[in-house]
Amino acid sequence: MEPVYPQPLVMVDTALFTIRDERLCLILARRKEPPFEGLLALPGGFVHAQEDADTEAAARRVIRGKIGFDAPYLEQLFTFSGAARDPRGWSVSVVYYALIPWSLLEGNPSAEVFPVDALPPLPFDHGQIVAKAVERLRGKATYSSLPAFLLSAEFTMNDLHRIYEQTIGARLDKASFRHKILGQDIIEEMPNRFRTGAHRPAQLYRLSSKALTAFERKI
Amino acid sequence: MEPVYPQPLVMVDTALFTIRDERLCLILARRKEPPFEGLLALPGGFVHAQEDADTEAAARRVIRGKIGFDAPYLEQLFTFSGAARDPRGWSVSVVYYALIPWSLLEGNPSAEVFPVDALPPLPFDHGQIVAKAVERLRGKATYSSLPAFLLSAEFTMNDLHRIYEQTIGARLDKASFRHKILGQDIIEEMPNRFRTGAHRPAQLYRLSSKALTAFERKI
DNA sequence: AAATGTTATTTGCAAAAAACAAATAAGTCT
DNA sequence: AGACTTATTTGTTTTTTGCAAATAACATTT
Repeated sequence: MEPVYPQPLVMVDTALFTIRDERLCLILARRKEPPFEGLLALPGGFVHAQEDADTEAAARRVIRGKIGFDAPYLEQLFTFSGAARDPRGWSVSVVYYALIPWSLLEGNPSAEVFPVDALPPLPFDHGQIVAKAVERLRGKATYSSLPAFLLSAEFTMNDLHRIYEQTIGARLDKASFRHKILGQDIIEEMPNRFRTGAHRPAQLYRLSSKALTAFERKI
Repeated sequence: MEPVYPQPLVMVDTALFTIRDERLCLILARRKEPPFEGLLALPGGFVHAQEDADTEAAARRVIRGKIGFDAPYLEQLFTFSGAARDPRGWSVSVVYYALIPWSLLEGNPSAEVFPVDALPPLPFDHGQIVAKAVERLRGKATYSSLPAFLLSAEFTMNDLHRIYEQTIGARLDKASFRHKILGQDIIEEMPNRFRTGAHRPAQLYRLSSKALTAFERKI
């Protein structure tokens, strides 16, 4: 029952977001093989029949290969396809995007981390892919706890506020933000834990179990 | 530079939504070949290297084959993959969903149109696919002009109101709905055009160019 | 022609949410 | 102790929403 048609190449690519120095960034990989050998591109690879249960497993494998561990948040973005997008021929690329706290990436060669508004020219259709990934991230940020996955497990209200502003790319009122977030039950106070610094200490929060389970189900 | 790995089967499936008798429905197709020959399933097929520029073109081809014309609204939903989802083996299915006004479908064998909450058992992983498609449609309905594509080009405010209620599956206040919709500039009055009936005539509207272009860009 | 029935559309008001501006709180540092 | 800085709360205004009722417009009946 095999199809009589030639089949396209099937690959996965990944858009790995992080926030470094208050700016939304992407992690790129230098290509080790042709085509476009030596250029920076989105980390990706073919789907392996043997190792990958599905494309999401393939994406996880690619991400582990790039950063050494699993991304706290991973979601399928879109599938790009066509005869022209890859010089090797007709191909289908299932693209995933992931959010990774910069704190987990310290020590990574920062040469491969670029602000999304200052990326080098990208090969294939990776420019379009990035545009779509940023659009999706911005869209979801406004009505979900998604941006919190760019922070480490403990964070202050101000950290969260800043992260939302950076991913959305707009100013948000402090008092309203606080009120809205607390009303959604997506974060919870860590009792008696504060971030202490030069001035008034800030309450530490963590994602609530509600937020965590909601996102395992990929709301 | 061909990959050394075996490649999965690549296909497209479609979730074709319409509203008939005030209920959100899906159009199914009776399978003409094994596996699951004779059962109702989502319309789909393999991607043809010769005919299809990309998976979206393949989806359009499948849809034309099923209903005879192009759907007013078509969007990629998600890509499902795995070794177990199709008995023919490892496969990747790029799924699209479409919105089709029932008025364009009159005469279609209604035996193949089922309310989404009363579908027959579906083969493959089509049950999951439907669940995801309904979820996406409902999600987008609340903040976009999407449901309007289930209506024909001219509609009254009440038509629109009813369609939103049916896709979202909840009651919406008449006055608030009207106010909100008009504030978004997604529809515009058709000057001096009314739907006349037994009682007070209703203003006819159409989608604004803003809404149309927004959705060509797949917001 | 006037009254009636029915659907369409507008209006008014109370409640809730959001935006804006400022005050208060809680530490460190001098 | 007082200045300084960041965190958090409070109050006020503006905007949106929810709900209920009034008004408008026509066809049909009286």
